[in-house]
Amino acid sequence: MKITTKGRYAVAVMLELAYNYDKDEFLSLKDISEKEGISLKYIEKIMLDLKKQDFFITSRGQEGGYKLKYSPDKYTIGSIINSVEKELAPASCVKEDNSCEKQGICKTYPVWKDLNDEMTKYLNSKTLKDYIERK
Amino acid sequence: MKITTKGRYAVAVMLELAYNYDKDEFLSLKDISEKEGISLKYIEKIMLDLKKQDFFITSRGQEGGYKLKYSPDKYTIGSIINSVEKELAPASCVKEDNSCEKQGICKTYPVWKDLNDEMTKYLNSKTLKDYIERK
DNA sequence: TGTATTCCTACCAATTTGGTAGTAAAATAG
DNA sequence: CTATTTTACTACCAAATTGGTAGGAATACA
Repeated sequence: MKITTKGRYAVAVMLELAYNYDKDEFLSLKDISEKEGISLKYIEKIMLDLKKQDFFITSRGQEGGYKLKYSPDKYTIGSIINSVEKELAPASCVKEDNSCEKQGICKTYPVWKDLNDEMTKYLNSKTLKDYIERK
Repeated sequence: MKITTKGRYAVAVMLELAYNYDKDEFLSLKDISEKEGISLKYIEKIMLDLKKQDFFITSRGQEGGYKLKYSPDKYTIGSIINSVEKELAPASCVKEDNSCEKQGICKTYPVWKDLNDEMTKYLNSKTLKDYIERK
């Protein structure tokens, strides 16, 4: 029940990009890597997951890098963690139908359902904007 | 960010014991194993973790088994999951001091701190009683 | 005294995590 | 137009965690 380093790094990277949002320039992964002390190669891999979402504008080559496509308040913490981490749901039965043959009779289902609802609600209520302003 | 089967089984077992609380008998792991469709050996292992807490009264031999030591409202879902699963905290920096050299300057800290507070509050507010009554 | 049950230790395969390495493609500065 | 910088992509790998199984000792009771 831990956020893995992948999820943590993903949020860190997104925060860096959020800080840079109003500037008219790309931020390279190399810069982020140095600022955050995360290996460039690992960040690249994380971006691979994040890019599956409609999150960025990118440019290659010199002066290239990443930029947020939308303003920071459009990115929830939940959407970021969800992109790189397996499942937010504490148990698969909460999200997928028929993933468990004891559906309907399972006594623990309400426990996970409640927890999932609570966390989803919370994580989708917080955006990058909340955390760059608090700085 | 998933509850593992260990955590899920732990709650399932605790719920079975909670249902049995008012009866004046022990519930054997074999019975729980059959009811829940979990291997006996794996339940034994889970009980090893749970027993580190002051949760049960046990008896060996025939008619032996487990009984809750306290009434179901005394067991929070959080305390159960915490017993068998690594950490509830989404990042170690939230719980341990000095686990990260960027303490104080880390921009993502508030994200994990908030999330941890929220989940802890929630999971400690729910007890076994809440889920046996809802049945 | 036999049987049912907890208690305990050791082992193991599959999966996930947390990376690294190498290279191709594109964009731009000069 | 060329060298350099940067993203994009694929493949690989070691360590840790997960999700168990196996075997037996201790104990309590019918």
